Amino acid sequence: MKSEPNVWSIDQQKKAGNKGAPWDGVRNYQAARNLKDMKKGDQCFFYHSNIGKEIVGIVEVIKEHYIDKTDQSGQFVAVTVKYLSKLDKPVTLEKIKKNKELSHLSLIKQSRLSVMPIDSKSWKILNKMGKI
DNA sequence: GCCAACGTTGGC
DNA sequence: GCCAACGTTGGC
Repeated sequence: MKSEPNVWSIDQQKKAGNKGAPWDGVRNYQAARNLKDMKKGDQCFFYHSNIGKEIVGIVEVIKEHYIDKTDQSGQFVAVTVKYLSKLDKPVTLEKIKKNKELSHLSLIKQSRLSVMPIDSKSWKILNKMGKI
């Protein structure tokens, strides 16, 4: 899940604590579909776009999709996520691009997509890359 | 700040 | 239903 840190950062997410915070504002159908696919308990990487351009932490879905209250049309959905952890070391887009095993990720192929799926193998690789 | 890559809108 | 024009995102 991608967010510009000057709008919503991992630190703000951390401050929201166990109650979590809505991941809203998504206005793209493909991203919305991905939100709908998320299940309670799913873990997601938190990526800082524009500033940093790196995966900074992990959040967990605590409430499955519902109508996004910030969307007047009522067409788009949000989920609620809570902070789980920060990576020891953020994994930069640059490093992700250098790893051939990660070249299939939507993060690279569709840079504009803000919510995207990830396979468990890539999940493990990226976790390893984020450890000191 | 620029621009590539998309996604959306609206005239036809 | 097509496609030109326009708007947005996000890397560079």
